[in-house]
Amino acid sequence: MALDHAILVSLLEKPGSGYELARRFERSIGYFWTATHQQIYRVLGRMESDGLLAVRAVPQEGRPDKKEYSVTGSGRTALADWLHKPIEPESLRHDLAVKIRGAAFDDPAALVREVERHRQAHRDRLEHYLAGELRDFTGPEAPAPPDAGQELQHVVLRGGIAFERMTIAWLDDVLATLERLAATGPAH
Amino acid sequence: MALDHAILVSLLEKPGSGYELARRFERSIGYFWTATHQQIYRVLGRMESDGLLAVRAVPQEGRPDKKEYSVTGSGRTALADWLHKPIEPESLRHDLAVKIRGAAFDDPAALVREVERHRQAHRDRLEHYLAGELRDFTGPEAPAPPDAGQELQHVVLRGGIAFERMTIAWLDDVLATLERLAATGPAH
DNA sequence: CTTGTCTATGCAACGAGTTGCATAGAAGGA
DNA sequence: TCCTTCTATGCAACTCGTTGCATAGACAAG
Repeated sequence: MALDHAILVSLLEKPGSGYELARRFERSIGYFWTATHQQIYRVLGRMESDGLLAVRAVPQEGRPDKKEYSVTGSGRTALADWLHKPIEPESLRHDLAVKIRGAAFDDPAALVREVERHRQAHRDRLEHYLAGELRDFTGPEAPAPPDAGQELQHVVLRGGIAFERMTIAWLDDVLATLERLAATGPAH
Repeated sequence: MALDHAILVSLLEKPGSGYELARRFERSIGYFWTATHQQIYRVLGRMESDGLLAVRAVPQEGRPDKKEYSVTGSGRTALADWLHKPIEPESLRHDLAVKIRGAAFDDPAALVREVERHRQAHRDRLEHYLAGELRDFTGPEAPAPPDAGQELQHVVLRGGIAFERMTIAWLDDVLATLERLAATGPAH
């Protein structure tokens, strides 16, 4: 049910349409949460009928009208309730780790290219995060002094950066292990 | 659909019942994948009727019979197919990060205890992983020389250890940020 | 002039995952 | 003696999340 809360936070930071939310979920919010537009539209509809959100039709030139959502008082209350309720620390869920263990029953060397592909994807994401950090927080264009909201956004972004760096280092470890296995004794 | 494949890998490492699988998913496999027993029983039933698994009733003393599942030839093929098919690199999905950003619209100081609780949970998990590493891979009781399967299990465990260390360091960063915010200017 | 992409919204169907409940014998502690 | 915990399996109902498809106007490239 955390998609509801992620949407509340995002709309408090800035009201917007379902489409805009979907784009944000590909960017900043997507650092730590993902959602497709279908999911977002469905949840927006439900939250609006529950009175947590208010809609306003915004006509636009040269493109379809958009429905701009914003958080109501009772939406704010719902978010505060959730913030004060403890949640379970979560563990990772990593398909690639399943593949790595599964490689013992197949050819470990065949996994090298897949791992390299993932490593590249994480490198790209790290670059993207670092560019965002420079633009919004540490570069010359960044607002100074930052307010509480920006400080908190920045520490979350630092978490994403740390995650990507850790993952890249681990994938290097995986690659070294796979190469060692290929050198000492081919599988089967 | 990766639960299917996680089950195949686990049953190839060692055949077992649904109950035993559920316990493994709380331990070693749970380093990177979680599943409840209900989910596991349902998937086991489906995979068996699809011919990917074979069942054998094992009578036991003093406790109910168990159904021991093992992987069939076509189960092995299904796993190999998946191993050779590229998968999408996945991103994290972190409720706590949503809470941290949400704290800008509430009281950041109120989040300190929750973050400390998560930090402790990750510390505990790290201890647990390190104990497992010593027991199975780096301690005097560990098998030497290790085979490919053990090498691969170890590198996955090292990934879990790196993840927990990174998370603990990040939560320290979060706590320092929250304390800084509380000191300089109370929220609202 | 057609094809593709972008904005903008949505339905329908399915699969994945969670929660609550139920059964049942054995063992151990209060 | 009762209560809880452990082994062992499973159903039913629900929510969450994904995939495929559909609409529709604007704009740009070929």
